[in-house]
Amino acid sequence: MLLRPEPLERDDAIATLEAFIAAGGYRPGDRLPPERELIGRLGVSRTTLRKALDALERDGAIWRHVGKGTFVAAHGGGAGSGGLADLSRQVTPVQLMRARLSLEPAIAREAAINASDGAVTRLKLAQDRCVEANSWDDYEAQDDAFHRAVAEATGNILLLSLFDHLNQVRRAVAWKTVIRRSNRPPSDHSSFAEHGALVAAIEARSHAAAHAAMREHLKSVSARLFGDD
Amino acid sequence: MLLRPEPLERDDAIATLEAFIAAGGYRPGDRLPPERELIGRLGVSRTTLRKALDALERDGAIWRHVGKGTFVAAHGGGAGSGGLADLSRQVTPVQLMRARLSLEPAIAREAAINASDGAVTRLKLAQDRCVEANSWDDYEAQDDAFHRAVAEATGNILLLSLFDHLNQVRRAVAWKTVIRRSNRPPSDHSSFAEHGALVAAIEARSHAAAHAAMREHLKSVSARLFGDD
DNA sequence: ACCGCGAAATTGATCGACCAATTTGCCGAT
DNA sequence: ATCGGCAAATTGGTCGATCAATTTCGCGGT
Repeated sequence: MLLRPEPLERDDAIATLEAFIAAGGYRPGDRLPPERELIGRLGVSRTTLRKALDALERDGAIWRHVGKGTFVAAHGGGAGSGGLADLSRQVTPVQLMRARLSLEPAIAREAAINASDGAVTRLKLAQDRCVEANSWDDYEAQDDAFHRAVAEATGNILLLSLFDHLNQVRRAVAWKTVIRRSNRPPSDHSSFAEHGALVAAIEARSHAAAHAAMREHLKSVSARLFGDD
Repeated sequence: MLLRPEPLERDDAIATLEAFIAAGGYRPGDRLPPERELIGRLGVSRTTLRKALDALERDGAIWRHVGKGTFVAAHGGGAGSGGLADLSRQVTPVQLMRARLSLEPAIAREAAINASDGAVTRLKLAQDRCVEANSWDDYEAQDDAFHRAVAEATGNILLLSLFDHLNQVRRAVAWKTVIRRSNRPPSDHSSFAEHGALVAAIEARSHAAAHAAMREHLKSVSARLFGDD
């Protein structure tokens, strides 16, 4: 009589595949055996193998291309890469601000180069809503929207995606240290003028000015958070 | 903020299913028809339908359980999540290069400021491996590792995470248009000198030079990909 | 009325097969 | 020697089928 072999669980197949890569001494960039050969070596069907490969590709541990094969990604078997929760625990406020200072001025420059008229209009709208905010919480939400509008104005969804990645970490990092003496931003809040300078630079399509304006704005924010520097 | 996937044939099933839910007037908490009934109504196989259901479940749009059925989740749209797969379909090579030019020079500057001695050593090692590559595939993997080593040298895991995010999209997008006249990079390949200049700038802790070196390197890569610009 | 059990319903997982899309490399013609 | 084209290799996607795991529900007995 024919006994069906115990089918490997899907997670088991992923673990088996990872073990195979590790035990096989595959280094980053190396090519894995074809799928139809792996199914023989690992003892699973192609459907199961491909599910495991899909999972590993989502994690960035491997990459594939039709006609070429399956390859081990540059950075290794990769325990938990990209976990957003991990990041927010490990990133310090200083690191976060340095990352913002690295990315956002460059985004502002791209916005100045590529912004459509409609994007500039939306930018002004977001700026107005910042001024009209009637509580610190509301102001933070509107300020968030303003910065995202700048990223949207680049017309580059990859840059927008990078900004969102950064922004999600920013929201998750605990701030605690902000001292607010009034219950809403004063009308001479320096950010208002800085936002205005940034919008003006983008509208004038002056990429250097936009870069500088965003940099100054973030340095101002940094100074408020950490004290003078 | 809805990233809609290009209606490639497989995502067609997802779109069809979403349309069915919307058109059927299903409200949050309602139960969808069984899979074997849906395949008849939507005209797809159960494998394809289940792939679509998997995607919707990952997005949080539906909820399933063995023996009970499939239900519409509480918060309908399932906004956001910014899937990586969607990105690689929508980002053009030009957008990708502009994003690299926005982020990577800033990373190089941070690396020059913050790199430890050990990081510089690892950087030189990665550079050597680029020169020693004996095939274009190997060179690409080593070049990938070199650029990541620069991001690691910043000592800022948030910047590293941003780089990885960008890099994963790069691997999925950049697979065309490259013409190679030899089977391995020639020894006077311009990237070698550019990598050297970058490493020297970082080792000298010269942030302006590192920024410029990375920018020049990427512009050189861009020129090779797209022709002179 | 209550309880228990088993059949039916339903999703979960896997399998093998087929065809499509893409890359690679060989082989023949010029 | 060079170029073109075609066949092989390889991953991508879909299909129908089978079995497993879980829940629901009706039906019969007490």
